[in-house]
Amino acid sequence: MIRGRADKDESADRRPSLVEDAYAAMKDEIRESRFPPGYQASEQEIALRLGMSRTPVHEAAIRLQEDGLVRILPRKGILICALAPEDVREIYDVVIAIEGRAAALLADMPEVRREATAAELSRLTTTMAEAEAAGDLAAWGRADEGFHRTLVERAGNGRMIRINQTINDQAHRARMLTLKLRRELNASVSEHRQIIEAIRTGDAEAAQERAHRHRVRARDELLPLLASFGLKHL
Amino acid sequence: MIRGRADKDESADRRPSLVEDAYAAMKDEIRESRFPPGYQASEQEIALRLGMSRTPVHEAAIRLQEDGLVRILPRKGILICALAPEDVREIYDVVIAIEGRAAALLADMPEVRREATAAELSRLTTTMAEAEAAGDLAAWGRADEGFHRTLVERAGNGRMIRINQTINDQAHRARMLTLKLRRELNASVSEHRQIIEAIRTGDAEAAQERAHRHRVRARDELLPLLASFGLKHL
DNA sequence: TCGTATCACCTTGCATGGAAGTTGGCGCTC
DNA sequence: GAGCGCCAACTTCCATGCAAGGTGATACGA
Repeated sequence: MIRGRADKDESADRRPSLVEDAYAAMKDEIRESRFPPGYQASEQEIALRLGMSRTPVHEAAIRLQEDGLVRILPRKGILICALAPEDVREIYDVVIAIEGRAAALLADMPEVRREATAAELSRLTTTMAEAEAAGDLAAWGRADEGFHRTLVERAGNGRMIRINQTINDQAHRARMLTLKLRRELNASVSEHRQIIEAIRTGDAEAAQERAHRHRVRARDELLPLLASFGLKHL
Repeated sequence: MIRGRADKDESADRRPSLVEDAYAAMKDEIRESRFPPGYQASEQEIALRLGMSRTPVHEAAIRLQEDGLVRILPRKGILICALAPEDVREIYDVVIAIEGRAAALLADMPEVRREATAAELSRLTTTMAEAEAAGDLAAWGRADEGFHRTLVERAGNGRMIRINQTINDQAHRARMLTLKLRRELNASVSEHRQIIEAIRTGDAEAAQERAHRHRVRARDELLPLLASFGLKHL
């Protein structure tokens, strides 16, 4: 019942600072498109909405700008960044680079670690297959997102994890939108299984190549779709 | 009567903002180890030193923390991050991922662009060879840095460029230190030329593989060197 | 009617003060 | 001497005030 955790270090007790609150709240509003792309808000207005003064909002905005989610227009306000198809292409290239390397790193790990990772990735991929069979798009999306996040996290490179998080935050809105547009999900499951197999057998080259190709295919499938819908920004 | 430095008359030049000034100044101090790793400073102290109030220093610190150069310890101060060998390994993996993908992107460009890029990279590599022959380590380092920066910048992916800059800022101190430790520079020139050749002929796979391998070799050469010097943090 | 200059307002940039958290030292107790 | 608690000093956090830059409306001149 009582958490049997000895509080060793700093991670346990975190008092939420207002800046942290503002950062999380604004990020969430952006992710859920409550602040739509292109919307321009004043710090005062956001501060009012969050029930705090301008200072923590301003500092949170700095962090969000660093994350590429907003732009601070000097003496004008906070602009929620929109994503052009070109941005989506850039994001995919970063993901291709990061996930490819992560897959290679995973395949180079000792066998016990590889097995554990492969098992976890397998579980997520199975969930995807089940969701696909059940026609549950949302569940499929969650599992797919989990697969790709796990792929990077298990590689154990903190900087890669951070980059991956940042880039995925940027892509989240696009992901939500495009999830509904795609009709062929089945390739993903089999491609995931091929990646897992390469990791399990410790074939770094194949793991990188397959992770790489998986994302290239997804990108090449997605970008024309965006173009055909004439989506200039999202 | 005389108020320190001119605060309005001097501004024939556009004054960006105090936050920008503080950010640049602090970043520079960190790069040049004027603020040594592990050093803990108070915002007040830095503000005094830069002749401004605490606010812009605080906001600059937020950005530097986002860049991974400092950590803000709540109610304690600003801690200059040190790099452990593990961090260097992480940084190399990110660079391997990014530069590998950049090389592949370059090789997939139309011929005119490939030629222009190859020419520019060739020029830098030639400078390296000359510096090496002349025993000019500093010039060699600058040209090598230019080669790798150009490799990423010509790929034209803004997000990759940003990631590359951030990661290179983190690695700058390590780079300065290790430049003097290495004695075999010659492999770099020939490896660079192989990368360039792959880009020129449009062989994306080879370009990625060679960029990849070039950095892996450099890493495997460097890490034992750091370990043998017992460098725990730098 | 159209172009321009002016002005009132809205925005952030930055300084500063009070509040609250953290730390290290000093004296007290045992 | 060793351990403990308290306090003073130092730190950031956050609110707020003032000033300056930018913008759009409006009035005026051609």
